[in-house]
Amino acid sequence: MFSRRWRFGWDRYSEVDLFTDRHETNTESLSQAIRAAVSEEPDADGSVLFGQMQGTVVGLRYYTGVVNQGEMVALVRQPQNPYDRNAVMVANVYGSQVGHIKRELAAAMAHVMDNNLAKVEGVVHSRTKNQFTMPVMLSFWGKEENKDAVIQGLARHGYKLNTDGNKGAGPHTHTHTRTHTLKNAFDNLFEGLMESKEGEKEAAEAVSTPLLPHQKQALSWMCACENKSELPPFWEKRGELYYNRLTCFSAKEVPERVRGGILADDMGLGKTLTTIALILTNFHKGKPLPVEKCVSASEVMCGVMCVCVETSSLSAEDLSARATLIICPLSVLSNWLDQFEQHVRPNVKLNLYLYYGSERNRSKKFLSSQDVVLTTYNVLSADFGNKSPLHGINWLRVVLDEGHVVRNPNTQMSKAVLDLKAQRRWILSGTPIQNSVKDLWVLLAFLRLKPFDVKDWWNRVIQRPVTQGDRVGIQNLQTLVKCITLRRTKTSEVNGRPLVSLPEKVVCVEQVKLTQEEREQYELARTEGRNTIRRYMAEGTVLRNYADVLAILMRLRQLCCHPDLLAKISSDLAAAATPAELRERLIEKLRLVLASGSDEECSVCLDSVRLPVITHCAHVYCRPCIAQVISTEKEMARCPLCRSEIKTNELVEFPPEEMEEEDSANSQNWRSSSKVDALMGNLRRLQFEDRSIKSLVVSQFTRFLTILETPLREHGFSFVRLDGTMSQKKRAQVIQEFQSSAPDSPVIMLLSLKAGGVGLNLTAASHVFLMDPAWNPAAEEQCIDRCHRLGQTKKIFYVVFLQKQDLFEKAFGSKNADKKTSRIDDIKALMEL
DNA sequence: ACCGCCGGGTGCC
DNA sequence: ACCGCCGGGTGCC
Repeated sequence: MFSRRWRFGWDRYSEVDLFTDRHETNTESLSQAIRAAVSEEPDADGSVLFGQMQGTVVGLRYYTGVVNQGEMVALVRQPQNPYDRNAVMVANVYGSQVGHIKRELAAAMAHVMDNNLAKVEGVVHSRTKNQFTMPVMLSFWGKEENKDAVIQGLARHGYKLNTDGNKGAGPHTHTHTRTHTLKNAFDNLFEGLMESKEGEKEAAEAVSTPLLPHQKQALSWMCACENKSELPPFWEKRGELYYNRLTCFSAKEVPERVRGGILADDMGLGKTLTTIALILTNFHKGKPLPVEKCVSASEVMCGVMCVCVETSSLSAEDLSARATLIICPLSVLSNWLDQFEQHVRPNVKLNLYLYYGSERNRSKKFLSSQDVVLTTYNVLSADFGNKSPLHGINWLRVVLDEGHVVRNPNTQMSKAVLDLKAQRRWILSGTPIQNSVKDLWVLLAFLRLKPFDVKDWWNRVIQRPVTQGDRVGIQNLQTLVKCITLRRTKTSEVNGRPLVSLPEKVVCVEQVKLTQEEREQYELARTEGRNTIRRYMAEGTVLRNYADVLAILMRLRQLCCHPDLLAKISSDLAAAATPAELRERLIEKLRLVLASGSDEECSVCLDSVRLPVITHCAHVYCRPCIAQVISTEKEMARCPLCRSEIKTNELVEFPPEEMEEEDSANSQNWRSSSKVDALMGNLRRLQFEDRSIKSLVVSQFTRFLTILETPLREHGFSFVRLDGTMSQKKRAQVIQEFQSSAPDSPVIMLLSLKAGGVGLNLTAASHVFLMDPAWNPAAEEQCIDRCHRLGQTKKIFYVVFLQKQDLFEKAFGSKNADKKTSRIDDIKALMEL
């Protein structure tokens, strides 16, 4: 996403980092890339235009739906139609039926549509000449391999597709831009959205922290978004009608305004504070939230008085909603609590309820009477479909914190989020687009940005044009995003002044030299791995053996950290003689992938694997995710990564007793490594300079953190540890300890790279030691940002330990435009094949 | 629908 | 006329 390699001056980034090239292509993981290459989703992006033809819509007089000149229409199969099982219904953008496709043509189209050979889209170009029928331009889109079948299928019914040119494709005649132009436009999608014409707004009295100028701007913008009756993007008034210029749809009623948007400020700019200010400042009719106040302590007894209760004559439905629901990742739950505590005046009685834990109060009456209800995505999706009280409440406002965590529309989490009822909707996210323009859909759907909350319209009007490099499509996307987003970065300037002044950040790459012994061990492992991968290459089975390849590369990375990180080397799956042995090996492999503490990603939900299971083809998924895939695909279920057949009863998980192994890294036969020595050298030097300096020590391998505990203890450092296995309560406790400025407070935090997720506030630290490079540059940035953020007063030192491996440097010298094949090429290059 | 199609009325010019 | 032609009734799927 960012050209951060230049920003940090890391051209010499050279550890055994097969994933380095990700820094060039968005933050995409290897598994995602392979998934994309292996299984094209039946989505808009892979589609090509087969051709177009003129069709007829009949029966207009029976329906109320109207269509304008140039308006897009939806074509919907109606297999249950009592008059014709081939019926194809025609509807306008808002879903009102317009008519039917005439019978003979419907018969031809039904064949194509029912067999999923093509998606058919309609545009009505010429104005209706009569009140009974009208022509419609039909475009057939699908996978290349289905093109002939579609053309022939239509021909059998006497219809001919016009396959030359795109004439008459409507407002989206494709003007292809070069790929890199598209990429730039895409990268800049969220840049330059900081101009705020709204001015500044002071927070309500109940907010105790004075807002910085950019926060007042954000507050002003957010209030305006909630209160204004401005038309949503692409709508204009034409006479008596409201007209959408993208879909050419028009309506008599004012289109529903999106009351909310995306606050996409960089992390550290105070999105949480601004949101708290919004909640307290903008209740109904732009008035502050009517909160009760305690009389200040200096006055008599602490009585409770009611400040302002509105009972005006306004329509009741609008005013009935009171509560704001905030949904966040578990990792930032305590941060929200802290921030409410910190930024709301102590004498203000804000009803905040933490909807979390098994004892949570599920009463709708109780919840809707709160000012704020705070919960996590997991709780929300756990409740969803299970008489969820959260889904039965009409919220005044719903806020999705770190909103980018919902990006795959197929997940329960997304469905749960989209099903919430609210008058106002907000998304907070420092990185709204994680991988591709696809990620935006869930967010727009959540905001109810019509008509794009319907996936087909989104695909048709935005996603496909953008994916295909259509300039108009990109412009439309930019306009769309601009209308609903406010984004400032830490480097943004307003009126020539920086938005916030953060202390300087110094990045330092320390190259660690391996000892002779380490180097030999490394070379051995690499030769071995190379042979294995070479065999897969020769067999053409690299993708099928993906888990193995990943494991090989993982081992190399682990060797650079510490030899004891290596899990036992597993042997060939094919060599397994009995089912029991196969199972044993699969468990071993699963352990290898997960036990290192590195976060493996599930290719179905694109999130960290939860309840991991491994398939017989050795790919790891969340059990619920892969179970869903299998149940959807029935008999035909195939592994999303390699397309091998998979069955529910063949999924292997850790046997229960395995769950808590892991205290093997005991201090009895502890040994050091070059990297450990390098770290300890740094820490001891710091301690000598200034005993109050606090440091974060970050690794993606939790076992490495465990190894590091021994020398830290030996040298008398007081430290805490934060990793993914800890309960929320424990995390909050550890963070509080670390942030404390008490003289005996811990000076070091061992932090697992992904454990904290985002949003952690660790400003007590001024030094960050990254023990191994993250595969995801965003994760690395977040890691620095945990301390380089608002509230940091000290200069930040960021040290990355790398092993010098010249051999591998050249593998990543070239930027490969075609990322799908480049992974394989990279593996090849990496292994010198 | 200022169409097509159906079916009844009708029938040299 | 077992036709053609006329003109009224009618009309999505």
